[in-house]
Amino acid sequence: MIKIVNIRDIAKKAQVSVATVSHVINKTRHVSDELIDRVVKAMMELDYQPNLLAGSLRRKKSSTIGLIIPDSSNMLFSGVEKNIEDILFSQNYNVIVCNSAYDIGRELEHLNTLRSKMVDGVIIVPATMDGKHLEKFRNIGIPIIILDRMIPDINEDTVLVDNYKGGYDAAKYLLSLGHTDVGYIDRISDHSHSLERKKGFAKAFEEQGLFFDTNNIVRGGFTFNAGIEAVKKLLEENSRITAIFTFNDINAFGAIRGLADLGLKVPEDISVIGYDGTPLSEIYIPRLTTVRYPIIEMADVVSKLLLKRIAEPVFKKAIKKIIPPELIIRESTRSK
Amino acid sequence: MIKIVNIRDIAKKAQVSVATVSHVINKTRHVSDELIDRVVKAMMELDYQPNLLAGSLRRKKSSTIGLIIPDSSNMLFSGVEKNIEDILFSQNYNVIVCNSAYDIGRELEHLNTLRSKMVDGVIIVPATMDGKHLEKFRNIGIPIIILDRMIPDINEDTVLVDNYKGGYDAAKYLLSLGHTDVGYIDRISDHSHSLERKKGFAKAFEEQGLFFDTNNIVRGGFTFNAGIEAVKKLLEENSRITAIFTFNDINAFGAIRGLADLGLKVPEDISVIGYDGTPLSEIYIPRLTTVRYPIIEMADVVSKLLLKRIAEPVFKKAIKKIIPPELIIRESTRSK
DNA sequence: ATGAAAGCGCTAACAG
DNA sequence: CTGTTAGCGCTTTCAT
Repeated sequence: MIKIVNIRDIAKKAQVSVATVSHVINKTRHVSDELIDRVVKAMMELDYQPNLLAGSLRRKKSSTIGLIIPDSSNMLFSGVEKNIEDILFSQNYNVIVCNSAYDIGRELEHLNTLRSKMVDGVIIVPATMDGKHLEKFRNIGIPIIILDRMIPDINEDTVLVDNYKGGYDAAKYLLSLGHTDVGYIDRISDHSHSLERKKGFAKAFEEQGLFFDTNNIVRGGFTFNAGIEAVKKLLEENSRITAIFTFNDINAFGAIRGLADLGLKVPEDISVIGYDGTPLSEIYIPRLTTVRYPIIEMADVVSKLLLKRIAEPVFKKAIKKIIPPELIIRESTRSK
Repeated sequence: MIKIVNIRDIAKKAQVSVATVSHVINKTRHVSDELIDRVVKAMMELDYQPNLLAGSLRRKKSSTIGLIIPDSSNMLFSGVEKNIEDILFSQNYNVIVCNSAYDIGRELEHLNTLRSKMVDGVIIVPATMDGKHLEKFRNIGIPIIILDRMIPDINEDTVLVDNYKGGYDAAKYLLSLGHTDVGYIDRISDHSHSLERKKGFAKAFEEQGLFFDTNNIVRGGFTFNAGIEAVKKLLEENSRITAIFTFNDINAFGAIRGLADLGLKVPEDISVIGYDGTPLSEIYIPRLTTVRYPIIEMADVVSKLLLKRIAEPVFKKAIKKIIPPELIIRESTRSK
């Protein structure tokens, strides 16, 4: 094993005390120019790199935070991750990325490890709706911010996306185009995201004195194939449909494909709106009208909130932030 | 600040020595059942979580590794990242993810921080072709594996994708379909990836006694728009082209769009082959024939190699692994 | 303006 | 089978 150069070696070489070395490294008290020079020189010569682990242990602050997401290969999450890393890096933090794989057991394991590694805070997109362990985690003294999930019966810092608005905006836009018979592809099981969207969607109809017929809702997975299936079912049941709102972009692509199979063109025959605004949505033919998930804003808000919590750890009441998504109008929709 | 429960507290509560506590935690020497019980009970009651930072400092092993990639929101990298995290997690490692943003300065900063945080190893997709600092890093005693980049004049462990084969397979397939006039969209500046691919591509022509006309190469960016532009230039210069090989999938989508603008259909009028095999390639219409980048295999090989290096740190000579990509035939190609 | 020394929480060599 | 104790490399109080 290679000898690790430490602060003591520097002190000896520079003929000063270890305290002085530490202080010049951290600029934490005044040191005469002469000593600074000697120390810096010694550090250079020995290729010294401070041991942050030792420092963290002493200081009880690791300058690393944990990010737990269900799946870092999902574009939504990887986008958030990248931006979080960017912001935090600029504040001298590193991020340990953990995949829960939508499994609460793994989530818990990761939480424990992160605690053990003394992270200064964590950002989490929880795997499930269960949040007892998150509360417990914060009680331990480590700030934790929940991202993009409404965990019921819990009072923790949360950064949410306004999915109600997402649904509302989509419906309102479709209505403005004259579409009143619209199909709705929902996820298989309810979930705050889908519930909110649906509420907003129906609200827009209401405001026009119309009624959104829930018979026009079909449930499917998040996948391309689910979109294909869904569209067929939808049109079988109601042939008057002139527009379709989907749960995500991939789903929308599937819908478009399914429609093509039926001999229907988008947007000429039927309009389609996606959700998420992943990069592909602007590449697809037709370019997809979609509700953009505010990835960058989420990363920004959640990072800053966490930083704030780390700086002022007193937790009196939970902070909630809600970020609006944005309707992006492109080529897959047109007036009736 | 909340009092952190430590091994001493457990020892006191369980009426044993700290050594015993440490040993039951780490199962590192035999302890009588009775004492184990007492210790475990004490740990539960005090909600004890070992401080891994302290352990790491002592053991000189942090059980965390660093992953430096240019951009974790790029699907290729996020895919690799996810799989690396998965494998390493199963071996009790965490991964600190760092984005270099293709900037060598940032890369260096990250390397230094990782060193300071005593990571047990790093996996890096270097930002540039410069690798002096990587060599230096390993000399310090921390294993480092270079992923998906051929760094010249350097003798370090490397996991590469066989881009030569990628180009070769694509060309061979196109030729088998009868396409001899094929356009080639290349990246703007040369780079081992593009060079290898081109070589392999030309080789397949040679093997058939043909000659790949480099006048059919057009350079563009990685983007959708670049694909559009490129295709137009390509067909202006050589109207006999019946197939196009692109640098990546997005590029291919652009090409398809550009072709559509020109009134040409894929694959009826012209065949298009992409590269990367990102999920969108199987969703696009037409479903894209592409050379799949072996994301999962890369993660697997690189993780295991790193683990091996950590286990046996003696570095005698660099290990090189080459992983073949895979041609996936779908709908965007057809015989002439 | 500088230094000595205690101690962060843990591991492991040594001693029994 | 168990305990005592010396550090890992650093920060920071206390003293000068």
